[in-house]
Amino acid sequence: MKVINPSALTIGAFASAAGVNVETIRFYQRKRLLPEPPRTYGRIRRYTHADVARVRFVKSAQRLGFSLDEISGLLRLDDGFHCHESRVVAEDKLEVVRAKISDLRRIETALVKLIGECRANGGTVSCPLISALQVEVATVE
Amino acid sequence: MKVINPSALTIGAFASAAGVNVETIRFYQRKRLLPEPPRTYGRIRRYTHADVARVRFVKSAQRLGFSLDEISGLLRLDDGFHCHESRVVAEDKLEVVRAKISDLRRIETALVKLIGECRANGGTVSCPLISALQVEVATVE
DNA sequence: CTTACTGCCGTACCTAGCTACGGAGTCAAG
DNA sequence: CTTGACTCCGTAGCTAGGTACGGCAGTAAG
Repeated sequence: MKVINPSALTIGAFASAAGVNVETIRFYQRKRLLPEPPRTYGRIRRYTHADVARVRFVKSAQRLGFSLDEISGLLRLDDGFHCHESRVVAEDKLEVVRAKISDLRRIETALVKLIGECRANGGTVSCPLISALQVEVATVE
Repeated sequence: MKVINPSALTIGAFASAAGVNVETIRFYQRKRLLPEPPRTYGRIRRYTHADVARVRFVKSAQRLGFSLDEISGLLRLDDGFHCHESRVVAEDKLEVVRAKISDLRRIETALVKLIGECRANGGTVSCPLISALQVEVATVE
């Protein structure tokens, strides 16, 4: 009578599977990034592996520069809402994602160039990282 | 006798050219992300367009999920230090940058798919965003 | 010279995103 | 049926990254 869900995890096991602190889980619940999970009769929360994936997603998206608010928007897409509004959000996010990719690619190119030059001559080399992202500044002047 | 540098900017003009608050400039100076600029005899700071590019770079890199500490490492690469240590840092950052690109590409693909499905059928669709970043979780189980 | 901006500096304050604390309840092992 | 690890919850505290304040000093225009 104690089994709420097969492969259910307590908050401690869940947090360590997801690679975060227990308090972070409770925090995400308050922020509605994670749903309140079902509980045993003793009021103990039980989590599933889908929850683990969700938290890992949050952490990855943070590393990519998204705020928790933005991530909550992305999660709502994953949860599958009504189509029209989802599409608007998705198109918006797609643009942001593509802009990030293109900035990162320019940084990548600059780094590769620096490493190559370093390999070639052992002196002092500079890496035009800043100018790699200079495109939009062309509007000025 | 007042000209320290051609095209010199006061902190106010500089901040608005770079799209940030004046206080942010002073903050970046304290954090050594920006060098202390030369001053007029009245102790007023004067900035150049290179400084504007530098601040814009900081802001872009933040959007890509780098912390100010990491950005300071990237800026040191741009400044051109001794070769060997730079190369180590650059190789390290290159890996991080490539990992970000590949995560973003997976998100991009998932978003494109969602938008396509939405266009096709007007009902409720879900977007496998979370599973798009699921690769490393395969180690568990 | 005066008036009106700016700039200077130190310090205090703010938001986002956690992280820790403490006292009480739960539960599996022995 | 107790012990020890874990969970519950509310609330307080912490770090990163700014943002605001306020009193004093330069400076440009009239």
